[in-house]
Amino acid sequence: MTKPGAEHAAAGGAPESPDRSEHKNFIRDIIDQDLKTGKFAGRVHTRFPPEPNGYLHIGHAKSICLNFGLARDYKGLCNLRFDDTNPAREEVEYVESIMNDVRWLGFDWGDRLFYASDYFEQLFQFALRLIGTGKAYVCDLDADQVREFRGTLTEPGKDSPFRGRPVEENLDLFRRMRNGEFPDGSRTLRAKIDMASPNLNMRDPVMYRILRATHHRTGDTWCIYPMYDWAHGQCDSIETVTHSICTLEFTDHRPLYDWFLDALGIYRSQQIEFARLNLTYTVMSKRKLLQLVQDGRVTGWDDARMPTISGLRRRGYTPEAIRNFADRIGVARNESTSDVALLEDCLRDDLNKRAPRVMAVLRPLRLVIENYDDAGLEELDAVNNPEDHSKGVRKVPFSRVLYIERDDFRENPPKKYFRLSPGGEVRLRYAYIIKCVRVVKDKATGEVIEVRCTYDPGSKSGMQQSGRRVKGTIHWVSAAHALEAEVRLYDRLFTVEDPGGENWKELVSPHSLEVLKGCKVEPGLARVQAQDRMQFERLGYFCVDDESREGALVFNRAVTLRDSWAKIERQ
RNA sequence: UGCCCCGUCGUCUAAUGGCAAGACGGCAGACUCUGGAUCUGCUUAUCGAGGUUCGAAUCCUUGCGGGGCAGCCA
Repeated sequence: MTKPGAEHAAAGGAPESPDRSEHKNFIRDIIDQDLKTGKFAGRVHTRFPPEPNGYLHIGHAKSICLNFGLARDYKGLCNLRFDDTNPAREEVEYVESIMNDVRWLGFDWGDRLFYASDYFEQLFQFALRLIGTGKAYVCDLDADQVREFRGTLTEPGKDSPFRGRPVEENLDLFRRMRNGEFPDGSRTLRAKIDMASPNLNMRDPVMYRILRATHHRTGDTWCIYPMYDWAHGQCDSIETVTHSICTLEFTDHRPLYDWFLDALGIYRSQQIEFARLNLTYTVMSKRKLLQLVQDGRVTGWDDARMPTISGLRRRGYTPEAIRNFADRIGVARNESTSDVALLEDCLRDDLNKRAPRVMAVLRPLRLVIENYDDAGLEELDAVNNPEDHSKGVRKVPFSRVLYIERDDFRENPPKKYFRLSPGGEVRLRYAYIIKCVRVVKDKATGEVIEVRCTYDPGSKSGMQQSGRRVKGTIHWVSAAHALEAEVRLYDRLFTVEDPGGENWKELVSPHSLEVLKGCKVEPGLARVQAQDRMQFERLGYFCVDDESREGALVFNRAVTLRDSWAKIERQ
């Protein structure tokens, strides 16, 4: 291996330009139609509008791929806009992680980075306009009273006693709200719509609340903050977004957004709702993810078991795999739960083509080849990637004492077991056929601690040995040359497909992480870098963890290989 | 029991009034110096009832089922 590390970075480099989507969906149909009718003069302009109050997860990735993908495929634009209207929950840490994740996924917002807070003054002026036309009023009801007056799902609400306030008084009060003359929560600005509307969003929704909190961008400039429902449509309008794509729960809010836009008489984007992503064996709500972090059930937002972008990245997922997944699950208005097996398949599909192969023994069992020269040493050729021969071959050292996988030896082999057992033969990958002649056991426990074998010198890989074939091939590492490593085996975070419900925390899988120490890996791995991905032959795809150091290697298992033996054995 | 949204293989998505298709999963086999990859085959679906139509997964009515909405959250 000429340049260790460099070669293994093959599957971890800078994101390639995202491919065009092959699939159509109802949103593309709408856009095609709009293009045909000239609704937006041929423009396609989308936006991804996260609130910086948590880390992005795979569900956001679906939205990112959708919005940026549309812009890419229709030669349009996609903005990144932070919906930062609630300073009580938002932090710059989240802003930074979000930008990092979007970039890592392979998307570029160019010079179109925006914040709802960029428009606070404009929004204030818009509000003044609505007050001026009698379409908004200052309300002195407190939060509890507002709730009482709102009515219920089946009963209409009642008008606020402040609903009839004269325009001049509203203007004055609203300016004084901004000036900080009233305490938090004492007053709100409300839209004057219809307290009897069957759509609760239309029952005089709050536009502004008084809230003294330091905003991550505007500091203490403001003590009133716009509600999302008031801000969002106008932000889209200001940015001349054509197709404002959001999740299903905002369907009922669309009439409100349209009401604001009409009342203001400004440009109107077309809102289109789609079903958010759900995934089996995990949770997706930010609230629950935050709890997992706070309860210490995971090590952080970027724990490799988390469905966050940063977690998936740490786990070893590639941007390409995630983008492909987003493409393959499609987009619809159907509430659905995608199978995590599809996500895993996307990763295997990507890494199979790109990840270098390497030999690593996770649970070492000592194997001695009795008829191999004590001082013997060979450098054997091993293929770096059978799917891509341009990646060449490397040398791996072979000697008398090796480690093999404990799983690859059975003293009493079950039927259809193709690996090593007493008296049986097996091929050592890229080396010789060996035969097990006896085992050495721990006298106290009876556990097999060493396997003694003989090898067939004429069976070396590459030689044309007449008709010599054995059923199994196993991987190995030369004991004297092996590097020690820690390997973290990850499994699904939850034990059940749908960990919804009240007791979801008890469903966290105790097997979601297994840490293995004293693993043996081939010497070429000495100088791998964090994020390098590779296949450990016959085991799975692994990724160098951020905590890995030269001399203290740490690998994460991203996903296992398909294992048809495991299926047989389960039966 | 108000308003809104949604019901197609086990799962996800197509079929845009004209042969219900693909992917994942599952099962079986071929091949294999990774029980990997690859290849082949099989498996299984239009929620029900009416209506419109030569023809309905698609349009209409209705029933049933699932989901969302009563934050000064987004």
